[in-house]
Amino acid sequence: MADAKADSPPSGRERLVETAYHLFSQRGFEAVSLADIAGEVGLTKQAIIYHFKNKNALYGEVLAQLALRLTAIVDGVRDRDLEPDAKWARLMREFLDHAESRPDDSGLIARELLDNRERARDKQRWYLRDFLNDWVELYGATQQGSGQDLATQRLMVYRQIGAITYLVISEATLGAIWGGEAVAQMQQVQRDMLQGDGV
Amino acid sequence: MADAKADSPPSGRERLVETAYHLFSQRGFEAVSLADIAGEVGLTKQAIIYHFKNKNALYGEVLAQLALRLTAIVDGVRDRDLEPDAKWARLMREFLDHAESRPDDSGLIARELLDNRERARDKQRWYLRDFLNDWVELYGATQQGSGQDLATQRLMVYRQIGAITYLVISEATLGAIWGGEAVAQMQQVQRDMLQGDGV
DNA sequence: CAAGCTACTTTACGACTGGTAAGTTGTCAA
DNA sequence: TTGACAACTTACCAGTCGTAAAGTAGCTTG
Repeated sequence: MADAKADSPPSGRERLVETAYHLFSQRGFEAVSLADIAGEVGLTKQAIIYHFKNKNALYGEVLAQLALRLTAIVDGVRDRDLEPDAKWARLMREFLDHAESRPDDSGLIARELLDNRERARDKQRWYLRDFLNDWVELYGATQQGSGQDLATQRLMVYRQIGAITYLVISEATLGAIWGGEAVAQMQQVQRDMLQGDGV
Repeated sequence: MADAKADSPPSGRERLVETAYHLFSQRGFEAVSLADIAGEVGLTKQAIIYHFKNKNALYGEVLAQLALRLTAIVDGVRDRDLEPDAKWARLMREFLDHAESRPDDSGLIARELLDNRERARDKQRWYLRDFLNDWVELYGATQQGSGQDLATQRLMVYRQIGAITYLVISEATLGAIWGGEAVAQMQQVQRDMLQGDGV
């Protein structure tokens, strides 16, 4: 979206980040080796060490790009000239679109919530805090949200995010249980629901 | 809850499963070594290989016990003599109680959804299918659910489960962002909401 | 008191891990 | 033509991984 250089063929570095992003989201940080990532790109693991200091730094790069995408969602909606209620509906809709078109983002977020290790956590929390606070602010301006206290607003917002994200990370399993078409129908119902009013 | 033998001091085997359960939930399958588990119990990793065939088998045991607990929730509610709406409210309430009192269960489920590897998946999916279908059936009997088609029912049920589970696995991160007291307030609001009507 | 069982431990193994150090290759500028 | 730099690779290392085999202490049974 906001790339400096035009779309020249991606450099080795870019391809490493891209592949790492996908593998980390699919299998988790610990389950992916440097050799896995490099091998998929067609390089050796030393190429990773050359471009990034170590495995953690590569992961940090992946998270940083994720943060940019999340921030872009809220920014793209907040600056619009819309009624509060329409703005909120728009935000949910944009988030749903993003979650469905980039399921690896949802996986990465969920894993980040689950893994309680130290790593680059403090840094990542800053963007997450802003992201969530923006959501709450937008919700608090709606007709429904304006009458509620802060804890309720936060809960409503987070339950919305949680329900959407959880459905995305469950897609494979639900597909195996109820069939892919049934899951697609659920997603369609959710889109319609969020288009209209939604909880 | 449904243990055969009385509560004699837990055997080495039981303690291994217990510790493995907690560590797998906290860090994930790949991030936990046999030495980690055995060390916490005060045994060597060979003790695990003695009691279980390998690491996967130990994990399977952990998942099997999780399945028992989840099944117990639905069974405990379904067989009650209650109105459909009260039954559904009761189910959500029981699930919420369980998710909050056993957060490691939520972590384990979320990780299981995320990890797309083979392992004992097929076996685990059978119980999950029954578990979800029971939920949908109970919801479909309510006033709100009876007028909806299957896809909508499934979505409503799964969004409910997702919102609750997602909040539990986010507790640590949200606590770091908004403070532990704020998170406790959100949980309280959610309890009140599910006590009454809920989405 | 010997046999047999359970519940382990000790020792050992090859495969693999992330990471360091040093060498190689291609491109470009002076 | 040389020098410098970027983008790698090959070689290597110490440590950890899951797994296997063999040994052992303690209890129970005949």
